[in-house]
Amino acid sequence: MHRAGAHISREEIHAAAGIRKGPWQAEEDAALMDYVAKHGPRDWSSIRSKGLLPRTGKSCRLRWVNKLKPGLKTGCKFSPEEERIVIDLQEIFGNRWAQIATYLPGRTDNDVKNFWSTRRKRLARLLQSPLPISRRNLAGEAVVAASFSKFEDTFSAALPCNSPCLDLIPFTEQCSNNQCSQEPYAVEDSDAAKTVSVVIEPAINDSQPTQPPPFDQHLLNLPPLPEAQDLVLAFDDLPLPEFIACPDQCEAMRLPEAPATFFDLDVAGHEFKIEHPEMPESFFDEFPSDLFDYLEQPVAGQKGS
DNA sequence: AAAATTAACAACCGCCCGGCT
DNA sequence: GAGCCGGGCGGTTGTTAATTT
Repeated sequence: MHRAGAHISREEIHAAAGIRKGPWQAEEDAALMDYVAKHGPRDWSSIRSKGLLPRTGKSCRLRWVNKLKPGLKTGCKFSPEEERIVIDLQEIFGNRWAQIATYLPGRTDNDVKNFWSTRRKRLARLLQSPLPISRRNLAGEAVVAASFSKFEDTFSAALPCNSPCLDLIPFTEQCSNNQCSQEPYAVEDSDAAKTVSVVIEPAINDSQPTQPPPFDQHLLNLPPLPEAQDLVLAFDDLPLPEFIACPDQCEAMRLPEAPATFFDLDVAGHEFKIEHPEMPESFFDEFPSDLFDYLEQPVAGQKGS
């Protein structure tokens, strides 16, 4: 038994009340369907009080609304059209998922919410990868590489590459030679604009001719896709800041300051206005959905092709 | 083939609102 | 008007399936 004043968890309360939680069984679904057929989708709490199911009214309602209600599109992904609607309406309504769901027959607020959440995570992962977008010339030399990092407060600018092989190092890693007394990846706040430092290292293996990594080849071989291609090409127009050497004479160099305005372009009639520090939200809102597929496209000649 | 990672889905929780007493 | 209760909603977490390494 519980001591006086001891904490009693919700689980214990539910268990004591005989309330079931977790995944629904087929029999429970059947009982719920039977109840709704007889009484309609209302008075959810009476389902338990009448002893029909050991579930809370909330749980019953949620199960009905999200899984059992007729006409739901269960088991099929959002179509491009549905994705577009969600993106457009999210801009209008914000995170009012129930309202957005009313524009999508067969979709619930939970569906929309899950779709948006997954999309956010996916985009965040994409933007945090050290080399989401890079370009090389036909000789395989890196000509422009652009990388977003933790866009909450940082991003890197386009990098002029005068070496056949330059690697961008993720901000989270340490200076590889461990001789740099300063934090080479430090991100500093300033009133005017965020200051971002990027470390560039020479190629690890200078004796070997550098082969373009598969990722770059896949960018070069991409089929026409206006939105994504225009976005990639936009990196060409970025200002290229001066590099400064590490004061500790290590081989790292710094890219001292990022431009205040990163994007301002029109892509296939879709206006991009991505400005730091407002970049995160606007980028999420405007990020073309098909750009995911573009950037994550399987590399030709690799596994599976 | 196994392990790790990611995406998609399901369900719960806390908060809020409106109706009822 | 205050308190209670049911229902709705958004946020979050847990689970499972699919994919990648």
